[in-house]
Parts: sequence; structure tokens; C-alpha cells
Amino acid sequence: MLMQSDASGYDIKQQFEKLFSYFYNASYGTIYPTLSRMEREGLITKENLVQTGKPNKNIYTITEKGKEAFRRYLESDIQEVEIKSDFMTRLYFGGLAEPELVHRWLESTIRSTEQSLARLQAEYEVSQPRISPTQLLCLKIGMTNMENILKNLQEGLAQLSRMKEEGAGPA
Amino acid sequence: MLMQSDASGYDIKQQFEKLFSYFYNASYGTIYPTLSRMEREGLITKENLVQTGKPNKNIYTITEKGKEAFRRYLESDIQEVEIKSDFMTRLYFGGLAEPELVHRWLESTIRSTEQSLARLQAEYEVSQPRISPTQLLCLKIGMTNMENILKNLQEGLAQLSRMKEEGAGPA
DNA sequence: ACTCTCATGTAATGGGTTACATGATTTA
DNA sequence: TAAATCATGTAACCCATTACATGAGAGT
Repeated sequence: MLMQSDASGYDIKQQFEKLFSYFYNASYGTIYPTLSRMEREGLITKENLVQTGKPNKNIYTITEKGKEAFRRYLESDIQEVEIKSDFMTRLYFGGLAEPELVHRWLESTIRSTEQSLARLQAEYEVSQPRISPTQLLCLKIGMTNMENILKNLQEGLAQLSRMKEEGAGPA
Repeated sequence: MLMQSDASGYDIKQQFEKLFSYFYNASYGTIYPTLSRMEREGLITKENLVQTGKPNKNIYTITEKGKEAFRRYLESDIQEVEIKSDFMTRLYFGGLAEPELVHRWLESTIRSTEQSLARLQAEYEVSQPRISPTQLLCLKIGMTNMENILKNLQEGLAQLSRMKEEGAGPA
């Protein structure tokens, strides 16, 4: 992020909270110690910004050495994606749960996915004119991905409902 | 997994390696200590199976107390999905990299996604008749999801190629 | 009066991987 | 003869979160 603009630990966390969190995230407990370490290693420099009405900020700026490290990162191998989905894990073992319960899982996941999608779409509307083509691609991947998941979940819900009716219906 | 059938640590790892790994994974360094802990806590019992030609196995079986713990888990809140995608992170900062490099990232991600999709489709073909409806739904979500990502990546690649040509073409 | 935003940082704790250690049998 | 499969387990290490500690100003 410091390649794009100088920022404080707080600013960085804010960026994570937006679109970024859909594919990477970090807490303050990671961000602040990492910035300290990077400063010690000469990858970034710190400058204290005195603010009135607000607490002071530590603004970090990337150094030439830091830019080199970033370039080396870009040329390293891509790490495999890591996913931990409690919902999918439960769904996998859904046959061992009450159909009622599975129903509720699907409904609540549909709701939260709809909310995430809405947030991404809002982000898309405001950011669309001023972000880079690859950032736009990130947003597009995120949005169509969620739309797709939603469709699947809704179909799955309808299917399970049909099965429940058949099971509960007259013999 | 022990709710479905008795298994050894090795068997459990095998299951993770299949379909399961798309939404959850664990290494032996997690599996074996966890099984020991669960046995200590009375959630599962261990039985040594003597094999000829192969090393002996520790077969674990879930206890009534373990089944209760599983039921409590099913009724607990669903944890939010966690994703760490190096590819998406790079793509987000793709504007800071050579277009050549971004091109290669997209191509290699397309290749590996195609492979994952092929593996899921193969798994679907063989498993389809004998797995539960929710497990089928898991597979379907995984497959259409990857198909969707592939489509996005291919479109993105085409788009970036067009931009490169325009940028490199005659003024 | 209360809560939220801004802002930084550390300590305790938890969770997990990787590498190491071992070893027989089967397959290429 | 090399390597892959089957099989278990521990120790060192890494990474990260959560909770704690602090504190002013702005909004409800």
C-alpha cells in the first residue's frame, strides 16, 4: 500500500476494511509491529504528523530499498489461495444435521452474501472512474463471484425445500 | 469426519486432500495432536489395527460425548469465511507491475484453476451417485465458482491484451 | 451521559505449519 | 536402486489474533 501513497497504520487498516478484506486482511496487532520491523530494516521511514483536534499520526514512506523488496515480491512465485469456510464445512456434513438447521444456514449465508455484494457494488459505483484496470478486475471478480454463489445457494435452498416437502408430504 | 466413519489420522488427511481442501485443510502436525487431545477429552476412542505388509493404524471412533460436542458445534454461530489470496492481492497492485508480469499471473492462475476444476469435475462424476445432497451442493458451488472465476480471468486477460496492443501500437 | 472515531502500541495466547525422525513395503 | 505409499508422532518456529492500556475530541 505504501507503494501507492504514504500512510499510517490506521490508514492501512482502513484500506483493509474496504474491498481489500475480500482477499486479504490484517489486524492492528499485525500492522503496527510489521511497520516497526520494516522501519528497522530500512524498507520504510517514519515521520510524525502533528494534528489538531485528533491524535498525532505516524506517516510511513517507502524507501528505495523498500521498492526493491516490492519488485522482488512481484517476481516471486504466487502463493496458493488459502480458504477456511465454516459454512462450506457445515454444508458438507449437512446430512448429519436437521434439515431445519441446514435451511437456516443457507438463509443466513444468503443474507450476509447479499450484504457483501451490495457493499462491493457500492464500492464499484464510486471507485469505477478513478481506479486502475486491475483493481477494477478485482472488483468484478469479487462481484460476479458473489452473484454466482448467491444463485447456487438459492437453488440449493429451493432444492432442499422440495425434498423436505416430499419427505413430510402424504405417503 | 469421525461422525461419518471411523478413521485414522492418515485417512483424515486423505479426505482433506480431496474435495474438502477447497474450503478447509489441515496438516499432520494439526491432525495427530488434535486426535490425541480429543481422546484425552473422551470425545473419541483409539483402537490399534494390526496390518500385514503395511504399518499399523490407530483407528479412532467417536464417543457419545463426541457426538454431543458435534451437535453443539452444529448449533453454534457460523464463523465468517477467511480468505488469503496472493493472486488477488497482486492483481490489486497490478498497476505497479509490468503488464508482461500481470499477463503471466493471469495465465498461470487460469491454468491452475482449470486443473482444479477438472479435478472437481472428475470427483463429481465418480461421487455423484453415492454422496448426500448437501455434499453435492458443495461440489456444485465449487465447480460453478471456478467456472465463473475462469471466465472472469479470461475476459481480464483479453482486456489487458487489448490495452497493451493499443499502448504499443502506432501512434 | 454515552458512544464513536481517531490513533498507537504491547503482552498473552492461540493456532498452525514445516521439518525432522522412523521404517517397512511396493512399484517403476 | 530409487522413489513413492503407508503410517505416526514431536519440536521448533512462525504468524496472527484478541485483549489490554491510553486518551482526546466529536457527535447523539
